[in-house]
Amino acid sequence: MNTDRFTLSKTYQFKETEQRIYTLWEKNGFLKPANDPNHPGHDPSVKPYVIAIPPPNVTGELHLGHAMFVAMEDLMIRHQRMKGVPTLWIPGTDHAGIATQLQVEKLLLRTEEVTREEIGREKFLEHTWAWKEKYGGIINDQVRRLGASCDWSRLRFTLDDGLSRAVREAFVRLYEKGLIYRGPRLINWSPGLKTAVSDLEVEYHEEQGRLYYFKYVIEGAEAFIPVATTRPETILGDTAVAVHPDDERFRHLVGRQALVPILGRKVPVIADDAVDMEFGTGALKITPGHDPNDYQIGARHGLDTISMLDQDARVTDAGGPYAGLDRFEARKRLWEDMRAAGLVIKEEPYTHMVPRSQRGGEIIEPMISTQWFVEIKHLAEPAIEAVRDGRITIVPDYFAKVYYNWMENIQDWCISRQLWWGHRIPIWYCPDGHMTTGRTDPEVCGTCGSAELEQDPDVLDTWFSSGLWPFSTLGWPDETPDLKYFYPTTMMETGYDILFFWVARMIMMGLEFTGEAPFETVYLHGLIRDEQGRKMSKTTGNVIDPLIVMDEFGTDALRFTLLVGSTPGKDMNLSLEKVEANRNFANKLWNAGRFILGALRDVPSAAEAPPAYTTADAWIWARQKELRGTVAGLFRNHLYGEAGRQIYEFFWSEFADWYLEIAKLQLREGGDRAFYTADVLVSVLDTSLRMLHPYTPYITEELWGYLKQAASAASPKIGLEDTQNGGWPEALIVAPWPEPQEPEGWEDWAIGDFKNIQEIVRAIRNQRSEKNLKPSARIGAVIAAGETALERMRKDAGVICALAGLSPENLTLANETGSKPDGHIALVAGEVEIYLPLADLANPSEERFRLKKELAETEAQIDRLETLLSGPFAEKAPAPIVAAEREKLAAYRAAAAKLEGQVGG
RNA sequence: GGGCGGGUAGCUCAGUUGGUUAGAGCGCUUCGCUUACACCGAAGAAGUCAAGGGUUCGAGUCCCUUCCCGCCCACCA
Repeated sequence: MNTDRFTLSKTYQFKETEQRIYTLWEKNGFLKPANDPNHPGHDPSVKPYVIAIPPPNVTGELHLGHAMFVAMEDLMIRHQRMKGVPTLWIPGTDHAGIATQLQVEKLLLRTEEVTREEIGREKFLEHTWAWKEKYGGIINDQVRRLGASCDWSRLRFTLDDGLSRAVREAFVRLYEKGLIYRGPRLINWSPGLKTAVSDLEVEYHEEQGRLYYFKYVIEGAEAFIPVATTRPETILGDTAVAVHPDDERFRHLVGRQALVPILGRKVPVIADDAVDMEFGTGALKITPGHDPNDYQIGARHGLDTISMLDQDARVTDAGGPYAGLDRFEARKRLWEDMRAAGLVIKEEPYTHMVPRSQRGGEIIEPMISTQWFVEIKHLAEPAIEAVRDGRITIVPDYFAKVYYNWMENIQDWCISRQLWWGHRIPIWYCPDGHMTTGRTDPEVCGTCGSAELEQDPDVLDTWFSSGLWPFSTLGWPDETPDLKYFYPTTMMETGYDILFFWVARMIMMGLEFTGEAPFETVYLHGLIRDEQGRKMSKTTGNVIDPLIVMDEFGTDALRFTLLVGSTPGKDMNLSLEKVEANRNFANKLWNAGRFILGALRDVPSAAEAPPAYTTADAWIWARQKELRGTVAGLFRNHLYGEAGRQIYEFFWSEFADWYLEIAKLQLREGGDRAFYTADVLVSVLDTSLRMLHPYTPYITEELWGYLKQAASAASPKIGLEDTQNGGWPEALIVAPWPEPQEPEGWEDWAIGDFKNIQEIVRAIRNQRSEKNLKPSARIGAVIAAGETALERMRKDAGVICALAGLSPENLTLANETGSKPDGHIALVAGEVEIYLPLADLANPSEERFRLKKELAETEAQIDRLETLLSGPFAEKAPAPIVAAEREKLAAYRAAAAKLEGQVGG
């Protein structure tokens, strides 16, 4: 766009920049790990930093959750890369069994008007692979657009051959250890999806339902037991009526037979502690085939189990006259019939928790079904231990409690799904029902030798393969160079909403199969909500599309907003106003850079005298050093948001607002002054860009590229740091990170002196504003102070004049304090008195009042500090803290003395 | 029922191991097109840090109680 390396466009053009910059990174191989174990010269002793990406689903929709983890992980990776650590960020996608299959089914129905059953498994899978090719590619491009510096040469997909082999190996090992079993159990059945789902895939929603009260008539007696239920249709599957053993009302009926309404089937009246005498009628109908609680009671009492619903949630033959009816229809009809038969007592509105499928949304039916399970306790115990003993750290730490809480109460994991899209269960059955497994497909039955084998039609839960992700992506079960060098990974960064689904399972499986914790740190970010804190959802219509945000404000603005607006583990409310504010920051960055580049054009190519820095130079340099230390500390504690805020503040309100303004003066002076000013400008901008790069990679890389060109052209000596480090690096993405620097002793006074200047400037500006003086009006001033303060000020008089709008020729520096010239107003800034010729614009009594008020405030501070310092504080608090307070007191006293003089005189 | 998090300026939030006048963005008021930036600059108003108690020389920060809000887990019909 611009051929002149000193001139930039007026605003940052992110659209034009982003793709070009990404290509630059990728083409130059910056995204690949330095110290690759597959390359010659590899040094295995250097510890790498590795993140396995949370693989997005191939369903093809980028959302803010993706933007969040990409931004956060990219920040971590870029930071480490700049620190010189070999980094690997493995990208990939997840086949997402149910979600993808549903999408493809929908597509087929819409485009070809066929169901998957109609075209058959093989054909359906072809369609699904085609879908994956299309949408998996799209999502990867979007991840790129977010700036993700992943190593795309290591792109993985959960259904790849390699990863499928890992899944096979994992299954077989668990099977051989007896940790995987098959059997009929009560599971969560999704009638819409026609598959079993795990406990985690069931969501409970509070919903308005009804509580139905009815009579369980006792056989051969007038008596009945009143029973309440929320699901009357399950009466058809009842095999007992239960009461509490201590319940006087029903004790005499225990052991009798009750008659199932309408069906007339005889079921026993039993006594069980699980019954709550206070709730409902105090009696419970028992349906072991369709209720988890009843299932256990049934098991205790050896009750029959009746399956009264089939896979479509229609009533089975066990339901007699209701057979074939849908579950809700059956409920209605049965209840009507019971009412007609006089068995209904009443019904009332009742709010309860309804289990719904996380995917399909329809009501889940607990059902008896033959499925595959992982015996999870054996895996859970070591996984709990790994967090407890610190092999894995969870950030923020309170999520460790959540983790323990879940892991300690974990139930066996149902891993089979009645789907087609996924890893097929590697079990083969012979006609006699023997099961054979193996790392390769078996030819004959392992038990009877029969060659007539049929593979289990089901596939594994998607999370089974996701659980292997940190090592399956590196080549496991083979001992590949990648696995050896990059495993265990370093950081697992993801949303807290999949702590159980994914993180816990990776820990369990990692420990089980590799003997090592799959990562050192788990960093959990919060969820992104809308500006009012509501969950984003299509039905609410409050979804913010990251692609649109990036189009409007740029990737960097979005990333910075997500990174700086968030605190580990806490949800954040995103609003476009915030993104806009950060777009403005990007523009600030751009324009500061633009100014500095422009300045470099006219700078003499080398200084003649040794460095002589101004107060402002020393100050910004000292602050820059402080910032390095602060940021390092924050990064160590994973407080990336706060670190970003600090850099933002430094850049905008210190470097841009103050130093740049002063630099204009210093540049105007020309000669060595201009050279050293340019040098500071370049160095501080360089440092700032490096520190911002993990947050806003595009604009910083782009600007830094210009800076490098211009600084190199202006003089090889400009840019202090890299003069020492052997010149400018190839690109910002691989430039060394600004590490903390040792203090050299001058920093404190540099910062102190400049604060004084700021104080004086602010005091004058304040009065100018109060008196409605035009900003362009230059006025004179008398500044009076003690000799030492005055000495310092002589150096910086020019700066004060320029920033406070004083005309230098009418500035008087006096060591005679307390004597206000005629026609002037007085103000006090610390130890300094300032007189401005603004009496004409001021009301004398208001002036007096202002000074009196200031004096009163200062005296209040003096009182406060005197009390503090005369109390136990002086002895008990650490010496440096006390000393600091004493200094403050001295300063207040000095100021008060000046003010008294003014008020009196 | 169990567990977890939060309540800080009009709004949205930050506040790192307790250090002594509490910060930002947006919004608001008043000025200003000063040759990097109006996606800007300067000045300003605005908070009893939910309430009460405690520990401490010192608490927004640690402990207890209470009141609100949110989330997670759990088979109360």
